[in-house]
Amino acid sequence: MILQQLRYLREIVAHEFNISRAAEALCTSQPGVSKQVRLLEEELKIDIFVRKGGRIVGLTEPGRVIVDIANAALRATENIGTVARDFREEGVGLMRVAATFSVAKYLLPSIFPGFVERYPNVSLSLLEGDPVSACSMVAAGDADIAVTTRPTRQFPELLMMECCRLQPALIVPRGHPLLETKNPTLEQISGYRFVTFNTGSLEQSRIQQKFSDSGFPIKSVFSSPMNADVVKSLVEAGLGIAVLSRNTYDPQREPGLEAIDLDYLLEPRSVCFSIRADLHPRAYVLSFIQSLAPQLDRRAMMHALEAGRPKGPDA
Amino acid sequence: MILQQLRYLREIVAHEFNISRAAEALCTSQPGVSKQVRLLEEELKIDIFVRKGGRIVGLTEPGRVIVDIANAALRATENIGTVARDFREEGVGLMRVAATFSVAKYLLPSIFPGFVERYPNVSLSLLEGDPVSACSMVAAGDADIAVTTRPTRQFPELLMMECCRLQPALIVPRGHPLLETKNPTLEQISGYRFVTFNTGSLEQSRIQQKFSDSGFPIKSVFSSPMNADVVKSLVEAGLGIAVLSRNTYDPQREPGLEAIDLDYLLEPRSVCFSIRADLHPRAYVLSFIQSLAPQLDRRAMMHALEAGRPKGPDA
DNA sequence: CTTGCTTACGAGACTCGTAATAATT
DNA sequence: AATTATTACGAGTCTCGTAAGCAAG
Repeated sequence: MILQQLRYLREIVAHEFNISRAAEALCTSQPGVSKQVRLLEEELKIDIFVRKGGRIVGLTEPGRVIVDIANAALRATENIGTVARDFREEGVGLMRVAATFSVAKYLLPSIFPGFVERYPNVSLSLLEGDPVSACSMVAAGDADIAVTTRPTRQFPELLMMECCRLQPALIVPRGHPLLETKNPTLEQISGYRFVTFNTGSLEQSRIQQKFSDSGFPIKSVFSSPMNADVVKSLVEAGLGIAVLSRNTYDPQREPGLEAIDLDYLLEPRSVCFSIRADLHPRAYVLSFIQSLAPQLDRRAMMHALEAGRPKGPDA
Repeated sequence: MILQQLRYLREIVAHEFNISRAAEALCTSQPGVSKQVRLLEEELKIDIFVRKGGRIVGLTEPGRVIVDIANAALRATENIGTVARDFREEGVGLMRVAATFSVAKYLLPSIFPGFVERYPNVSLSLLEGDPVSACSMVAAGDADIAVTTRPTRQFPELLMMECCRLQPALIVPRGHPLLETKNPTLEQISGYRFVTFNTGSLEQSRIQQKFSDSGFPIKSVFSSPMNADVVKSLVEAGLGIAVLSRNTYDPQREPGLEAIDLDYLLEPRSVCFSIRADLHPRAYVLSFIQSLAPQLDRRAMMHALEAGRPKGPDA
């Protein structure tokens, strides 16, 4: 078995079982590809492709498994090249960070300066999106790391770890009646209209659940995707109150608002980073993660990476 | 880059950086190995090995990473061969099950008959050990699957999933005073001497913790590794009482004992299976897992397998 | 008759093994 | 002096590309 054969497999599958096109994409000849595939099938003594009248029309059941593993193997070998280049050109490259608006505005600005100082030759690219789409970008290879609150969806191809927790707070207009109550209850809070924002964040979506479960469902005026700053403006305009993270409120800059800590009522919200489990992260990405989550043991993280690497997704 | 070069890397590392021995193990010549290594280093434009006066004495930092990935890639390619053979010879082979005594005695006997009926040509081998050593066997390749309570140690190279939960019960000698109390408290229970057994099981070791935490540490007479049946004998002999799983008690066969359910006091104990995350399990192992944990969604399991890391009940 | 996979065959590259060389313990 | 890695070189293999064959829509 040679790597070339596995590459051929991958390309044939990627080109809808058309060997001619796969060969073209590989800059080689049809017969060469055809022959290598046959050789591999012969070596394994099992059919990988379903042939119908001289044409390849699909994968056999073992073929599907074999292609999956072949892809994992190829990714691994390509990782070797990536790692080598990473060491050769340490500190040179591009880091594409996908983040939610809140993370981008309230968390990353304190991280980036140190990073660009340490890695002046790494280009930074910041992409915005809700947790699910940010993670999708990483999964699709359009971003190198996502920093988001927990997404509502699972991404089995990503390694996700918590980097910090944000305390929940109730954002209300200045002079709001709730400010006079110390530690207001769910019931008291639910008496006011809410500005909610549905962002694909797991904890955020659980908050409404929590109110409902306790018998005091909240009344909301908005629930379309939007970001924390818009919500604050709406709160300031008197449309309702909102549950946000404590760190999004700055009393200096937002004189029209006040915050009530809700850590006694609601769970803190996790901020997580996500990277592809099957790709070796570049050194500067690891360094970035260290800045994001200094408490994270580097060895523990590497261990998690090791565990996540051997196999790949493509289910 | 060719697979052969990666094999050479692996073997050189496995033979303490002695190319001659590696070549011998690979049934080829020293110069061939040396040359391929050089070629690879040249292609990657990075040194993998540290050379000191013409001798290889160790791995460079990138070398360590590269060897790790190379091993993953090799395992993947070898997996392809395994999978192919698995499909060719479906239902023929060997399944080595590592289990704890309790699992082997009280859980597996109800599973195996159906298995041997379905796979009459699969040889079964049952290995006994505490959770940690059973999992170690799987990690080392000496067993194909472990079925145990949760081990106290983590095994990052294993995929572990829960297959069932066992209700805890207090085993006491017939006529024991606690039998007259309905739902005895930790305090009441802790008044009696215990026969404990230290088995490398996570939940088991947490039980004592729970008593201590609540201010009623238990007094125990034994704590050396032993199995549930020995414990029951000791209980019957009047040496103390014990916390075991409900399913290990059979009123028919053990007239000298009685059981008190403790599910209102203690967490159920998880029974988990563990398999190597980096090896494709054979079809009959998957089938065995299905029998063990019928409630487990096969697709979810395959997905976890693809991801290569545990998807435990962390949510 | 076009599209697409397979077989045939020859050129060229490359791996591998033997032998010789160099360098360190 | 002995052990071990590297260099040199030649034989054999194997991949790959061109060309022809063949089957199906």
